[in-house]
Amino acid sequence: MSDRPLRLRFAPSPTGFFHVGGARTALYNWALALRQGGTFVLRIEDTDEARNQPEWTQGIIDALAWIGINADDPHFEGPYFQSHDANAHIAAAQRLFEGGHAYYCDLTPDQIQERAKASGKQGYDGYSRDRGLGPGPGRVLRFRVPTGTTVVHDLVRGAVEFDNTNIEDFVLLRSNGSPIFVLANVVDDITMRISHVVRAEEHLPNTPKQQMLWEALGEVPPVWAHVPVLVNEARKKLSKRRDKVAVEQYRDEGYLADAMINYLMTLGWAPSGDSEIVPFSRIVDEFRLEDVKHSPAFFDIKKLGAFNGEYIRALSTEQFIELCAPYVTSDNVPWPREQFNPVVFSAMAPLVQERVSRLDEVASYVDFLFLTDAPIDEAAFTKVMSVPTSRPILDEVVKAYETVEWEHEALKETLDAIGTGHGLKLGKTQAPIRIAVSGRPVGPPLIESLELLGRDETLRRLRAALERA
RNA sequence: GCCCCCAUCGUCUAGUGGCCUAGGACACCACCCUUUCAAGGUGGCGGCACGGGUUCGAAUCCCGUUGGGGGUGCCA
Repeated sequence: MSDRPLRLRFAPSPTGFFHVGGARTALYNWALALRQGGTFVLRIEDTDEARNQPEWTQGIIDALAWIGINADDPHFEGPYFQSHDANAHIAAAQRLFEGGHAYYCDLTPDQIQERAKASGKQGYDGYSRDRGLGPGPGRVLRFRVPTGTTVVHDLVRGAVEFDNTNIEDFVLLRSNGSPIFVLANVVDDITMRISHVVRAEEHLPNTPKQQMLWEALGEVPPVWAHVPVLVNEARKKLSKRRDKVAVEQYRDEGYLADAMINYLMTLGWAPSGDSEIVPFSRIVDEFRLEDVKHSPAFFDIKKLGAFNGEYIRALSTEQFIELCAPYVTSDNVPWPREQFNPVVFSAMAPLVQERVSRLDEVASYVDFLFLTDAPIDEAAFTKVMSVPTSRPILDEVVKAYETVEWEHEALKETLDAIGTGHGLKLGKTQAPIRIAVSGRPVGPPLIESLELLGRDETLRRLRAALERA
């Protein structure tokens, strides 16, 4: 095993968004680098598509920064890109050929398939192993897989043994001379003196190939760690098509980075003690790859939401208000921008804070305060108004609120007294008022809302409801 | 087809041969609190896939079965 200084490489491929599974793997790497004083090396895979869309790469960097992995941290190195200039990769292939670890083959894919069909065995059969071919047009360079077994020592799974007879002589250089990904990857890892490769479980079957390449190149392979994948409710690997997997989307919906980080870390691993909600510093202290579970974990958005709600409630009111800014002052907010009143919002904020589990829910709790004609939930309105006491209560409240002192206790007592007159508790009495004023059957506490709305506006809405009913 | 990995409440997990009558968290249910909804409090429901071993003793070790997942390109 490797005794190099700790250098963990993280190599996502840019696909236009940053996958939550990748985020968790990055966090694993990051926690280790932080505790052991190592380096997190970000090396982004370089594909044609990504090359034409530099914003994809930037998206990865931004998403990493959001979950606390900042490019200017001393433990961070990169971003690098898989060397574009393939010279080093080709040179390594050349060495492999000269050392007898690789050979050229002139079979076309069709010919290979025919031979496979004839023999009944899948894949390439090593036809050109001993034909002594040199490089030439139409020829690929293949790795000469040695006989025996390859044992991958995996920090998560222990020793995994592969019988080399099941690994075909794979291609290193295409017939056009360009290097294949595995080769490029290994050469880059060697060049960067990578000590640990922590990645998703799906890469485990390809690991023996990489390990053989390291060894054939005269190098000591890195420490491997294959962590379980994240799955959806159907127990399938999270995919962009079916599942909500973009870290960016969670960020935009108002999940807090700390909540996301914490939740992600509980997938496949758990901090000590009875609470799963722990600061990242604790995670850094406790996280070990050896403790990571072996089986896939379901990414449960409901549980993420519960974590997020806890993190939101743990915020100070000031922090909460600040974090809400993008959700109450942006262009796609449901009220006219000029009608937003930061003072009113601040007053309501603590009440909203303990009710939401995502920041993007905030607007729906306060919109009626900034909307002149708040939309009314028809079904709820009809239902509430069908209660015989609703109309009389509305009538009496309008009358009483015309003159009452506009202050919390007075508003509450007045309302309560009217309700009592109808044999109702405050909880029932407030229903018609609430729907009249906010358009909804549920929402933030009513009296507080009325205070903020003011006498004129409250009365106006109450009268409008009376007319409507 | 071949290869590899995996298997504790619905879900995420604790558990590394006796501390397990299997612990916690999310979800769910009930009750309490209550100005709706939340939040908070209390309690409840619910699990070691199956079959063989090994052992005085197995969720924990071994074998098998079943079930799931992943990998298998001149893709990255």
